Amino acid sequence: MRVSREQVAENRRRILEAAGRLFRERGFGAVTVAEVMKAAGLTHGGFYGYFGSKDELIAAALEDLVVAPVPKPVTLEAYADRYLTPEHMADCAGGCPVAALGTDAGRQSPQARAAMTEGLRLQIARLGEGAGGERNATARQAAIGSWAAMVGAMILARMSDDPALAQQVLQETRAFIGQRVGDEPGEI
Amino acid sequence: MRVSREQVAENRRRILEAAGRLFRERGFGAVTVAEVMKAAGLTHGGFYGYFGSKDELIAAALEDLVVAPVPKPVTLEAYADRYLTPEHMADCAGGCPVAALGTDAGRQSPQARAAMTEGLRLQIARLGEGAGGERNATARQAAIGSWAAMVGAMILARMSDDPALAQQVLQETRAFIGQRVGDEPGEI
DNA sequence: TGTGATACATGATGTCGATCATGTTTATGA
DNA sequence: TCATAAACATGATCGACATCATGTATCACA
Repeated sequence: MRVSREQVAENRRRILEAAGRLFRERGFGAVTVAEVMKAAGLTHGGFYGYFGSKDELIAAALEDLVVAPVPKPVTLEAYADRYLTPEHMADCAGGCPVAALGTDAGRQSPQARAAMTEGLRLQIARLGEGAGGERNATARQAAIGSWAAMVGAMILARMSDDPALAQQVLQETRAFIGQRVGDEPGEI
Repeated sequence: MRVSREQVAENRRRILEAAGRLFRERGFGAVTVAEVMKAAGLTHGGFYGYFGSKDELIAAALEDLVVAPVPKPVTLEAYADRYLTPEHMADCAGGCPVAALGTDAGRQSPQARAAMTEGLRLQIARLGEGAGGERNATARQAAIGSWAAMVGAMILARMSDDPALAQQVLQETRAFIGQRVGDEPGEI
């Protein structure tokens, strides 16, 4: 039952996407290789033709998630507006990988950590551009502080079993971020 | 091999403390009941005399961690000074449970989530007092936003495999918070 | 168009870990 | 002091899951 080259490429993509969603939804440990393959439309046995181990899949899925999230440059504020929403909070499987997996990612393989670190660098650079230009140390500080606040707020909100409290965490954090950076649009 | 009442109480405490440390260090899934019991100085079989299941232990350990972290009221800035340190970053097993387990806690039992929610309320109240009094909506916003930023920064820093970047995340987030919280000591 | 290698399905294997069963010791209340 | 039951150790059990082994169909290149 061999399969064409494009099929192979598409299968690999399917596996990575299924893994990315399942990991974000349930965490690395609670997802089995068989589940990922099933979600990708395959059976468990073929898995090791694509990846050497589950750890390798984790690293590849994180790398995949981390490289292409924001297509266009946006201002920090616009980004925060989209990030700190009830929709994003509800869509764990399709949302920010750090907010979904952050505390676990640091305990994974060096390759997985490297992917997350790369993502962090990219994100700081992107948000820094959106916060008032390049050579500005203040822009970098705003990018880092705001990004930390966004990630933390989403994690706290998702942790809460009280929807009103969760909602409040998102809103107040949004306001907190906008408190002093808000004036420079910094459009690129 | 029966044991005195105080011994029983102390054993329960030992189990909870061992669980709290191990969970924070490795995550819920990577810690076995047998490991917890061994760290508490007991064998695995006795576990079910104390807790009905591993899930129950998780909830109890979180509840235990969340209730008594900050003995005295402190200002928001002083709290951030202690929180955003390399020492705290290195001491995952003894540090903030949200920064260690946040993304996983939302996927645990309702009891576990309830414990974390209680902890969040307590923390907002504590930091709100330390940010300029009670009936002040701005204080609450500062507490929530700063807490989100602290948690997020610690998670990002721990995720990073580059110590310099991690250090920078902590420092810039500290400055970011200082910028928005202002100078009011708000001592209680 | 034949033929070999490849991608996959099916079906083990082996380990690990949660939970249970049983026996032994000894604190506790009468 | 004695009887009882609690607290725990030891040793199953049982399922879940990562990983491997094998067979088969078919793409791809000659």
